[in-house]
Amino acid sequence: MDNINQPETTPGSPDSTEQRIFDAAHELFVLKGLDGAKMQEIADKAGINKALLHYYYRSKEKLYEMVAKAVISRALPIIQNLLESDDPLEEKISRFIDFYIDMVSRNPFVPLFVINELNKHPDRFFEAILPKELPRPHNFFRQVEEEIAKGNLRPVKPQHLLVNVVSLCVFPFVAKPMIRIVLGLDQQEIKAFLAQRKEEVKAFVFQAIKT
Amino acid sequence: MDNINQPETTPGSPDSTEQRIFDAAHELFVLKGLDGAKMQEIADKAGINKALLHYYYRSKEKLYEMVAKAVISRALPIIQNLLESDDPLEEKISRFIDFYIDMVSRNPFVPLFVINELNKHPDRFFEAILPKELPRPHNFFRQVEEEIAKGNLRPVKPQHLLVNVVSLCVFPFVAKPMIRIVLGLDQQEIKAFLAQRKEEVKAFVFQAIKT
DNA sequence: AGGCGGTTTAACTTTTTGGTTAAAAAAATT
DNA sequence: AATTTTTTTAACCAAAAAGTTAAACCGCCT
Repeated sequence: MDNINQPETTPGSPDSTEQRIFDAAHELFVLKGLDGAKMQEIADKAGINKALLHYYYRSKEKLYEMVAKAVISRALPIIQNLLESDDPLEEKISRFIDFYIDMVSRNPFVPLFVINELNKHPDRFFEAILPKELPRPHNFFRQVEEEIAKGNLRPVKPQHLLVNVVSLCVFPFVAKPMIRIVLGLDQQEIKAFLAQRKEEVKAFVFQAIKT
Repeated sequence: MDNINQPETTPGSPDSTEQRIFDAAHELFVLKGLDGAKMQEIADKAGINKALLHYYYRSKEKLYEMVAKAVISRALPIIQNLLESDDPLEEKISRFIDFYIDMVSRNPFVPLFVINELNKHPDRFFEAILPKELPRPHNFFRQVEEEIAKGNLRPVKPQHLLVNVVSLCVFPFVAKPMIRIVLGLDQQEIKAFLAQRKEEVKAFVFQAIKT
């Protein structure tokens, strides 16, 4: 095992069995959750025997835990950086929206996974999965308040602004099938619709907060 | 059985065994999903023997299907009414936000249930659960376009406006535990925070769409 | 070549879980 | 009161799923 300079959550060399198992588990757990994904299924997808799962990862729980950790610890630092950079506020919000929508449209099941995990097993989540270092939106909040003081921004509670932006970015991708039904869109149309979200969200947010 | 004037999805008299089973199943399925909820668990919560579940509802699938139908058919007509009423647009949006946030804060797990169901078992959902009549936001869209034509509204795509409003209403409740962590709020504070959402969303949306 | 550690497999065991059955208890009907 | 019907239970069954084991395999070292 030569994973000396890799985080424990991304095990083994790039195409090792260990890694293949992890990737298969990652895909299936994110897609179906802990109960929905079956060990046999994971083994099949990884192209190996079921016993190997237990050889490399002691139990289903353990494997799940590592996957969950990897998912979380991949997303958090980027968010942290975006929020705490020293870019001017408007640019920061714009970048944040771009990044978030890019991420969510590439991995539409990840936010759902995190939300489910957090709602349904909060105990495990806090104890085993969340890292000590959490995004601190402190700098972002300060910036918002400064701009308000300068009169460049309508007085909005910075916490609500952050929640609003994230809501507008994430929810439409999570609720994609529902939107398809209600708006009566086909595969192509919903894709086009979601592709417009970056510009739409930016326009909506900037209009909402400008003085 | 005297459920002559009740929908088939709400069976039996108010405190019958049948109803108690249904209520228990409702709670657990909404909370944990099809795979997560176990028949024994449902029986325990209903205070009866496991065999009774199969006596009243043939199988887990059937029971789940009825619960899902009940959840859906409770919410859809109200949304339909809100969207298609002839209230003036601003009032309609305001009512919509009030209702949606009320509903979601009373049943925070319902939207998550619907979203999961729709993402993970779309086939079953379309065939067995969704009613024929779906909310048609047609009237709402027309109103938006009229107001834009009259110059009362910034030109926004009505579909995006609808999605934005729903996102702002639903997402914060679904993502409540995540918000708690990131904003560092305790039980009381997050409750207060979410209670502000109605006014916050209205202010945000109206500012975003006004000319 | 022969042994050694890590890797992989097939076959097995145990636990969980959905579902069944036959009979007892309770309620309704006569 | 007797009987029929509905409700409820305990015990059981079969399938699925997690987890285990012992033996085979494979690359490497000397």
